[in-house]
Amino acid sequence: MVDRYHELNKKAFSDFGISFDIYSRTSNKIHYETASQFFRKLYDQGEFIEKTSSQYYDEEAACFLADRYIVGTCPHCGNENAYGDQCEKCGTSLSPTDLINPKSTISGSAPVMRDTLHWYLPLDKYEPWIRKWILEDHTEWKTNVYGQCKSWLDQGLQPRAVSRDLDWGVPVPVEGAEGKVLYVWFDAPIGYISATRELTPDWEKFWKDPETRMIHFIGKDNIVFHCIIFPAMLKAEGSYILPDNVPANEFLNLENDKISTSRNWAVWLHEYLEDFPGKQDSLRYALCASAPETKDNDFTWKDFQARNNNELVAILGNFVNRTLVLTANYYKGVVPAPGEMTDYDRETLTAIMTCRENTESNLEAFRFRQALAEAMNLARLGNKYLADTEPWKVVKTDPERVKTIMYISLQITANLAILLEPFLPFSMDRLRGWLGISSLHWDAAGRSDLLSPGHTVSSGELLFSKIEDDQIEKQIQKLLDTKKANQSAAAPVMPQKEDVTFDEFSRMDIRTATIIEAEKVAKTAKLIKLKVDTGIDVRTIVSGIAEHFTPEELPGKTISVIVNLAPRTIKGIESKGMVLLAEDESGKLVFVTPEKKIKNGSPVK
RNA sequence: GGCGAGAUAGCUCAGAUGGUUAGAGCGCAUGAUUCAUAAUCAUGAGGUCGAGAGUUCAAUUCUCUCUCUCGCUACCA
Repeated sequence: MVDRYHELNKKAFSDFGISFDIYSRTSNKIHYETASQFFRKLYDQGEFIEKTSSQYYDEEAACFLADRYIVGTCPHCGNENAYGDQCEKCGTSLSPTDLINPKSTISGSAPVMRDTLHWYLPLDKYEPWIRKWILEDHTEWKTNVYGQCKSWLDQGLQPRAVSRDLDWGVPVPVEGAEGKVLYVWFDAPIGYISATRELTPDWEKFWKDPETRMIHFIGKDNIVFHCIIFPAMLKAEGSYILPDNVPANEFLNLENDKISTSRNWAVWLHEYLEDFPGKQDSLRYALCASAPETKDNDFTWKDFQARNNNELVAILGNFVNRTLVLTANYYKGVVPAPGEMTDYDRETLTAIMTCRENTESNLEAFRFRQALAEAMNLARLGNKYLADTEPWKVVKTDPERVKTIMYISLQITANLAILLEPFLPFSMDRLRGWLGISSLHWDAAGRSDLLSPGHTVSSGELLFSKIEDDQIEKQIQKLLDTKKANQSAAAPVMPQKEDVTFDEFSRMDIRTATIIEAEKVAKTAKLIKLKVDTGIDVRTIVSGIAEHFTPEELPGKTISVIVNLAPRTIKGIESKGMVLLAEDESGKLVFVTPEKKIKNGSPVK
């Protein structure tokens, strides 16, 4: 599966002109080495807190057992089927070691006590310098990033375990750590280091040279890892530099819904290319122009169409076409020599450099939307220049003047090819080919002599083509179909659990009951405190249903309750029993209610 | 529930240490124009700057409360 998606993603990036110096993966050997070494160095330096806890281990299943997977005899009441965390008969909370004759619920065998050691990164210890580093030294970070970090720091950092008992992953490189692996958020960011090592023996200059400016481009869900945990690891290691900035984007939605590959609510790049062959730049443009830089944003096909038709075709493609057609008509494609410049000509040429500067400064500040808009302004400037100078009229009276006009228009065109190259690499590559300036790149931008008089340019093709309504409707329909399919699809029903005996089942005492009162538990989002008439008594039950029901609609409802579930204190309220509800895959809750009115306290069996 | 980010023209976004008519692009309307993929250029119409209260001579900009969206987090027996 990893292989399949690695190749799929790699190809998609490449097909869309997104090139990486290296596109690697953390399943490579070099990553195992890098992550191991990194851990080992921290270990040798004594950076970790080691905490051993004794946990039951199932030798037959060869795994550690969580408390709930252990049953045994309760030391208080003699119940033979108490769980590792609690006896359901007497309600005492237990630890697994309290149980007499413990058994694993996985294999049924008797578990043995085994010490399990884990390593913790003491983030609390690093908190002072992290606080200063972000809150004082990096006030320039984006507000969403800065605010999220501040929130974490103000809540106080806690040591975090960096290992797990699992049978896959990078093994913990310490004697006697068999069966232990590095936890994913520890090894994943190290993957960036591994990939750099894979790329070049000179990798340290990227990661350790104080002159290097390290930038992490991420989405907002990873802010904590890239701003706090990974930097803490790097600093603890000692030889690494820290990121200079972590410009996190927000989320992009698709037609008003969260993008989800599993729900097929997505635009698959390979399918896009089938439907819009050769139109990589149109999608790149639409995505960059409405990137979620400051808040979540929505990608819609209508917007995509408008961006393509009204901006790429009408403003950029059209200007380039006008210039090349005029040059072909008047000079057979040969760049004319400019004559005397007017003030307006000089202003226009100066504005080219201004466009470059504006584009650059916005790129430097991670404002890609604005950078793209600034580069596009040059095409607007070009259209205005032609409209103002009207070479198609002037050519009849003053052909010499037209040479200057076309010379300037051509310089604008050449500059467009360079300024827009990072955003629209496919189209600009074609344009540079037509102009014969394939060797010119960013450093040349802003100049007004990119095309020399006498140089020949070709034309005859269009840079962009319009996207018609029916193409867009087809894409929207595709998504509507997906939505319909998702709704009607036999939602994957949860697989059946392990068999239980009749005895086990009959220990559960389920009764019909009626809700008498309901009130929301303060300071919680989900909890409602219910007063329930079980027939046996009137008791309090706390239930996590506040997101589905209001307290007002509940009194009078007939429900089913497990009445002998061990009491549990939730938010300071003792909850005696559990209300039964059915839950579908979307999380919707429905009470399990007797079909007909029946006396409270009637057993369900 | 706590915390963070956001809420500004039909759409996507700027902006203001509080101060005369709140900006841009796209869309829309009108006019001009024809070299150009009916593209372009000009002009214009659109906003009680999420709601309410407060501070102030003055708030959309500061303070408080509230609503909604997104994220992190506690709770869900």
